Amino acid sequence: MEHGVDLTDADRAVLLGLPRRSRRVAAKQDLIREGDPCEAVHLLLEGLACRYKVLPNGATQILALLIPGDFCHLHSAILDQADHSVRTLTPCVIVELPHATIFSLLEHPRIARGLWWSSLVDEAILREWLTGMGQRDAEERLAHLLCEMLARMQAVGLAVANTYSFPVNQIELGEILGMTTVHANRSLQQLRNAGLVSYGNKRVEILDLNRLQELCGYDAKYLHLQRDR
Amino acid sequence: MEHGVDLTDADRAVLLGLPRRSRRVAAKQDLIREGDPCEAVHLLLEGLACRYKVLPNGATQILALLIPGDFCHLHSAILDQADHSVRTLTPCVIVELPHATIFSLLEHPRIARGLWWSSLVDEAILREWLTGMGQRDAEERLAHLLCEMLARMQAVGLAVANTYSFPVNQIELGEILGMTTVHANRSLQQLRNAGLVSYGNKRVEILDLNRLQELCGYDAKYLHLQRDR
DNA sequence: CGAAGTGTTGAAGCAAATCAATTTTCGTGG
DNA sequence: CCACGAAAATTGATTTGCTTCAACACTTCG
Repeated sequence: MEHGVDLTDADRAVLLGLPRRSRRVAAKQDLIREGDPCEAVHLLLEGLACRYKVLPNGATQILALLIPGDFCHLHSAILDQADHSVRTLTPCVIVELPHATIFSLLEHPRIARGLWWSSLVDEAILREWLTGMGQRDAEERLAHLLCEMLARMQAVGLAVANTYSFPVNQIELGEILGMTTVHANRSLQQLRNAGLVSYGNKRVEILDLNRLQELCGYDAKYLHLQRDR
Repeated sequence: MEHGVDLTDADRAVLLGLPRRSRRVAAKQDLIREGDPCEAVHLLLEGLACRYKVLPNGATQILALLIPGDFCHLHSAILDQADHSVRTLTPCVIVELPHATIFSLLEHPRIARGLWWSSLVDEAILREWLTGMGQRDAEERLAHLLCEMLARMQAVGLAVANTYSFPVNQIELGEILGMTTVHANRSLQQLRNAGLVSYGNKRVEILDLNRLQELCGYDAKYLHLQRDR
């Protein structure tokens, strides 16, 4: 949150003082299912999760990747029912915050601003994904995703030297990128053969960030991680 | 906003009492350009506008259609610079609200909730578009768009008997749906030939809503227009 | 050690892109 | 009111990026 707004020590104290009943969840478990009535807000502390939708024909689209520090379902404070599902991709640790807690946080102007910022950044990422899905080809989309995840992992201190943990199998990779597993595999090989990335053992290493960014026209501004004011 | 939250007469009075300097803007004009520093929030009163991004290679993706009652750039109150552009598709009437006005509205809990609701619905629509772009074919995407616009136009009283104004040319239609103009044209003809829609003179008429919805697996829940609590 | 999940490869088919031409519609001025 | 030019819509022929289907190899783990 501090990437988006300036918090005071008092604000930090409020956040750190929240009652925290953290919970472990196994991999591949739904945290929220589309259509569920909205109950608590979840905050991801450890692990990797995703938002997704399943169409009547069974086709699955992953809509967002959630990394530590992300809210899983801030929407639930306002909307009546979930319009998409959320599931863990790896074992995760999450905190559940009752709606009353969220509304009490809104009393603190800078924290309220931070929550709003977080929701707007989610939206900005969604716009970037939509742009890619409409206008970028398979290789560019994959390259863009790997650049984005590097930036986001760096922002929360989970990337070292252009390397980060990315425990996503190729089925899921296809569901993220809107393509088949087979084609995700082939796109990955293109990037590997070009010497741009190495991806094995659930870890991504970006070997040539400049060329990778150039390949997909990456510009990190949409992540709004620099605070200019 | 009243589709999402219950406002009191006092809330309505606050909103109606805002200083309103409305402004006319011609068609095909940028209201906000990507990279602009964020200044005021715009509210669309009349006409049709869109959010869009342009990639380095010139490819354009339209990210959202804005109809009367929509905010053009609520983000600007929090984010430092615009990560996408907004332009009018037809002549429009807009109101500019200074950030100070927005922040003063946040003092009113139900209005604050309404602004938040509005932003979350934008996000929900974005998720639905992303799902379609990844998983639906051209004909289904077009059908889904026409269903969505019918529901949204009805919600603001701008649709009569399954007919609404939709002054979008086929170049723009392609930019919305992430396909070429030629293919947008052919997809439209499929729907016309199936007797599902009529689309001419900048107006859409849904001839068989049930079959059209069935074709694309449409489910309006994501628009969150029913208030259940 | 075997079974299930995951990753990789090949061949064939198809939806959508591309390229290019033609027709229709529409706004504008004579 | 018609003539004209530009914009928009439509059509056809060809190419291509991605899907589909199927087989096979590798890894992981109970």
